[in-house]
Amino acid sequence: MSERANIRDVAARAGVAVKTVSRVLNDHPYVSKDTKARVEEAMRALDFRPSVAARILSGAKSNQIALIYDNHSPYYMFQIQTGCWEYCKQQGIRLLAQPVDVTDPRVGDQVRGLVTETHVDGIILSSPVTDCDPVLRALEALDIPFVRISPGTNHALTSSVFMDDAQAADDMTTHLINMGHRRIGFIKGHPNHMASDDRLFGYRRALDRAGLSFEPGLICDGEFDFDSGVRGGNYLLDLPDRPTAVFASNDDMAAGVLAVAHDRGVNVPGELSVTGFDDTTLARTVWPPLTTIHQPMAELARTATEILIAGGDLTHRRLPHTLIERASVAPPARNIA
Amino acid sequence: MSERANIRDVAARAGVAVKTVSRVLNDHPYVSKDTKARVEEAMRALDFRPSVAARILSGAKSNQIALIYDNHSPYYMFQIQTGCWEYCKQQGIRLLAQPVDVTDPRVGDQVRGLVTETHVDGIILSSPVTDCDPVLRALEALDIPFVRISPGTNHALTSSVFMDDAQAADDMTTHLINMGHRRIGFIKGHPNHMASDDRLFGYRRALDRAGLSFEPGLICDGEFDFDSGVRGGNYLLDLPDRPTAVFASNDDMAAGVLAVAHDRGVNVPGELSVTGFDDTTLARTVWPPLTTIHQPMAELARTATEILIAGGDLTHRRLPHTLIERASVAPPARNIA
DNA sequence: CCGATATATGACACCGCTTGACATATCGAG
DNA sequence: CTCGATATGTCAAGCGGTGTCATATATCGG
Repeated sequence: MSERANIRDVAARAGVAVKTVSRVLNDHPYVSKDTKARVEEAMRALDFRPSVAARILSGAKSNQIALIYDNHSPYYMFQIQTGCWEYCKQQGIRLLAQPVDVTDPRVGDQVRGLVTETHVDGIILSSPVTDCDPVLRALEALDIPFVRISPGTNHALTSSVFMDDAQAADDMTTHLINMGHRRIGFIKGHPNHMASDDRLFGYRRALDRAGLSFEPGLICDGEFDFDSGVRGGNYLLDLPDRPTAVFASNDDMAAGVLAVAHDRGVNVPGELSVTGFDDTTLARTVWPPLTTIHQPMAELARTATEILIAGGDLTHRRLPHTLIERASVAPPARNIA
Repeated sequence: MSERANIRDVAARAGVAVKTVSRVLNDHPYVSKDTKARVEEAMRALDFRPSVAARILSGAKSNQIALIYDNHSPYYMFQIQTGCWEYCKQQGIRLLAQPVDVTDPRVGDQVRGLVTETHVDGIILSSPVTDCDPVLRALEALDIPFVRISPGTNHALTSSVFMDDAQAADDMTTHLINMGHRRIGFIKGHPNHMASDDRLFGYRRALDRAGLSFEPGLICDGEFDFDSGVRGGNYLLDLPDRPTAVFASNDDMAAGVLAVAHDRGVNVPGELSVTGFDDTTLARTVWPPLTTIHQPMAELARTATEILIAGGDLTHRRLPHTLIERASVAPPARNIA
């Protein structure tokens, strides 16, 4: 029955010219309320869906944007996708979520391919693609608008939304210090992510301000995943003079530390305080629930989408973080004078 | 400089007809090795990317498929997306991940819109959209091929991939019984998901076979999320004659039970065994790590994609599950004669 | 060596929509 | 009554591919 109706069918049914239907479709001025209504009625009656392909081809906007990511944290990506998604839906824009591999030398090509093949109107970059040079260059060459979520470099060059990772880490460290901790272990994030450095920086700054010396021996590498948390936890708890608190730069790694503590019968927070970062669902799911930094991921994504779709000038928006106190932190057992 | 090259540019550069380039693009027979090489060389030189829009418009396949989902478990969706992704990438197919809301009365329309606008060649449905009537009807009316991942109903009507939820739940229950448990609490899954019923069924079947009576008082409602696990855990641990083991129908809820146990100082697995289902990363992340059923999510997704792209006849594929033993299960403290 | 068949390539219309150049028509303001 | 703003239509071109049909050459059995 219902072969998909095209613009001509609609025009015929509404008794107007094809051009007029096109005008209605594109919100052109100089269309009377009356005809507009008639055309819209016809569209509805025919269940008319303008072919995106045809519109794109004839040079119009595609009403599609892409979210490019390469992040292996399910929680993080879920939040980001959802944030973008909600705003897009509300605006009638289609979202293409595209994973890439930032370590692949051909990423630039892949992105170029994505843009030229699908004709997306704009792009949202999430960390760590935000700082992937080949991608950035490709996008600039293509002259397509894009917004970065939590970029680490060249902050000013393109629109971006972000939170203050350094300040957040500073806040958390200060919180620990205020609780009485003096030896605070720190597990770094994935080296690909610029935020990792910022968090370490915040940790050091808080230490400095409090007059505590920075001990490289209390820092360990991590990759933002559970296993590196386990490694870090083991390393720190094996230390002869072990820390009374561990600040892991994300929740997954904090969970790893928790597992190590449980495994060794080290009570948290009684004998060891543990904190995370991000406030993913994981933070509430583990035991004890994690004191962590709430990173407004969905909000960041939503805001990025808004900026992209608004399409105005260079915009930078910083969203606030929050320190969430839960049960994984307590004053150290015996205060060392 | 580089305005995007089109097929004509390529043709000119290779010294052949446009049609010939098209043939090369689509792997048509009857193109000599020689011309093919020449054309490909030209494409490379010009960095040619065929416009999806144009191909769609001219009636060809779009080389795009959509994954439709409405699942709020980040980990599950991450795995599913990744599974689809990998195969698509390998096949040069673009994947559009599209969330929907199965409770929205207009889902059918949304899906219809998606298909007619993007001209996707096929669709993958993940639970619970697999059993969403409006969507199913819309897809059938559109006469577009689709594959369902873990459908609960009308199994035979469309291609599908799935695991044996009932058997898996049976296995898990039997495992607990073999460990000596006689009173096993069960937390149901989200009522929207057909798998929830299957898992309950498997639990009952194992009980029956072991000659244990089914006690409705040991069953509680759940929604596949942490909070309902907490509710279920509280309910079960408040019981005068409380169970020695709790089988939660997914890992998130099992984590909830664990939290309740920790909170009450109930040792797991010493005083209470807890098991999950799915084997998400969460299962390894909580303490103690969960004994659970490994559901091959990425594999299911990958297989579904394979079937869809192969585009052959009705296919059904069951993938095996595995019972993963970790530390959350032990024999009950004192055996009741 | 011939017509038949397989292989290889080209010409051209067309997919559904937008757009620009014009042509008209109506209408209220000056 | 004329003018500019508003409203609508006609027509042709074009976006970047693909399908159909025609054509040209190579190959092959008899």
